[in-house]
Amino acid sequence: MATAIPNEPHWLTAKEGEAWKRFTGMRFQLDARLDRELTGDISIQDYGVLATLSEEPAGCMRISQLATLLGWETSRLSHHLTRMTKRGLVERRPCPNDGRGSLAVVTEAGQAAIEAAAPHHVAHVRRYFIDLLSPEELEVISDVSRRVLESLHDTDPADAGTVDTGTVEPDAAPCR
Amino acid sequence: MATAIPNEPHWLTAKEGEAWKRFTGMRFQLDARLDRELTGDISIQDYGVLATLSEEPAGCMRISQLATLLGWETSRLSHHLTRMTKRGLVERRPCPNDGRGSLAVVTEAGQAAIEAAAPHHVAHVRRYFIDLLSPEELEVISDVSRRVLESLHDTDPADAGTVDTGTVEPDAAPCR
DNA sequence: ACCGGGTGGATGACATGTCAACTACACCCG
DNA sequence: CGGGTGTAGTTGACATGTCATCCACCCGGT
Repeated sequence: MATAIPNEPHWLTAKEGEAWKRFTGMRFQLDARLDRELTGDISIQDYGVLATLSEEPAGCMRISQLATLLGWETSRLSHHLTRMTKRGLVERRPCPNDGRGSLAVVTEAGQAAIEAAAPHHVAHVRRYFIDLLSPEELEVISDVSRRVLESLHDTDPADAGTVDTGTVEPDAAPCR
Repeated sequence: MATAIPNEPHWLTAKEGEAWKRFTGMRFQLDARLDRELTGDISIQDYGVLATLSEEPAGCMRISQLATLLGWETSRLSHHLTRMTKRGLVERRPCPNDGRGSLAVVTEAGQAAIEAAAPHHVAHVRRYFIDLLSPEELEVISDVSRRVLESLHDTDPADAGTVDTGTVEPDAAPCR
């Protein structure tokens, strides 16, 4: 929706098409590889959750904020937290300030898991991506990503203050 | 696995970490948007299948070749074809040369669906990605993608002749 | 021709993601 | 206070992806 039917579609040039195909293929294969080679018993999704939480000084975060940072729907996060809770990686805890919501907290096991996995994972990110790029290329990627994200945000159909990738307000409320 | 434990992990610099986060976020959000805004009753995965098949002169292709081109596991493709078959978008047909396998064929409905969806989809790819990049930036992305794919291919743990990313035979087709 | 390993593809069980309700609480306003 | 509206999070049904396994068939050696 939102797009008028192009009467005379502006097709991609051969170069553009090739770039787009490669780019999408690369994204997919790269993630698959990083996931497959993750150590311990955690997936790339677990990794994202644990990494984000454990970067927080208190080791915990409001569910909705976590969802925003990860770029996930809250439903997905909720399901995922349920699964991770069953495996003892995280816990839910009622939020002191707001009776509606909860905090997601890393457990000791979760902390141990991420600390064990992180060095390998970072090494893989380097090996399969970062280290293959010149600083200039990385700069281009970073820049382009920012621009694309902004554009997506600006044109969000169900617009709202979502996915603010820039600065995330602290909101105070340390816990634990 | 396969990676020696880095005794002194080579962490990402702030710049690298930021670039990586943005990049992964962008990939995810971009796909989500393109999927959500796809017209007709087809998903982005359906689109990939239909586009690949309909670029073929005969409108059909060996299942395994299709899987390779899409970068999917054959199992995934098989499940997906089953679902698409139920919706009348494709059909399976026994392979004349090789009694083991089958061909995936686009039906008329499938052809109609992709033709209806393509202009919109391409417009979205342009609007949310291609047109935000300078030709030089696109060149960098394309180049980097090729390099990353090659590296992934070269280091494939369960190595084999898969995912030949280098020259994805032109086979004509100005791309959609 | 027959055997035996390799390949193409399908399938079932299960993990994960999406979508649409639904509950519980917060907050505003009379 | 007391109701209407919005927000946070959960849940169940269902769509999709993964993994292990299986069967039918090709092919090469004897």
